[in-house]
Amino acid sequence: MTEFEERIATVLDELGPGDVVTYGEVAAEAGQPGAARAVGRYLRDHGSGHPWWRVVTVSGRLVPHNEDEHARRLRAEGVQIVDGRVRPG
DNA sequence: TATATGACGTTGC
DNA sequence: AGCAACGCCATAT
Repeated sequence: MTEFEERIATVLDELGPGDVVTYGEVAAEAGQPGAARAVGRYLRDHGSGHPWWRVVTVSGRLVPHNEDEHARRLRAEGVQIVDGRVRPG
């Protein structure tokens, strides 16, 4: 567990219901702007146990692996989903 | 050390 | 708005 990973977990924990952030945002908050891929890698490996569904791509695109499940979790928190993408607001 | 891959982001068209 | 190419960080072989 590196500091970067701990930061990611902390940032995810800082998120609340209805709040959505992008991988880049999480990476930047974690102290590594541009390490969006590292964030995705982390969620893919340690995503379990953290609100990974509140993380989307910069285009509002949901994860291509669980986009259905992802969309439901967001809608369950009041986030509007359109065509598998977070509604631009 | 180098090559290949991935829950990404930005730039150019 | 959508597609393609390159760049970034970290891991696996």
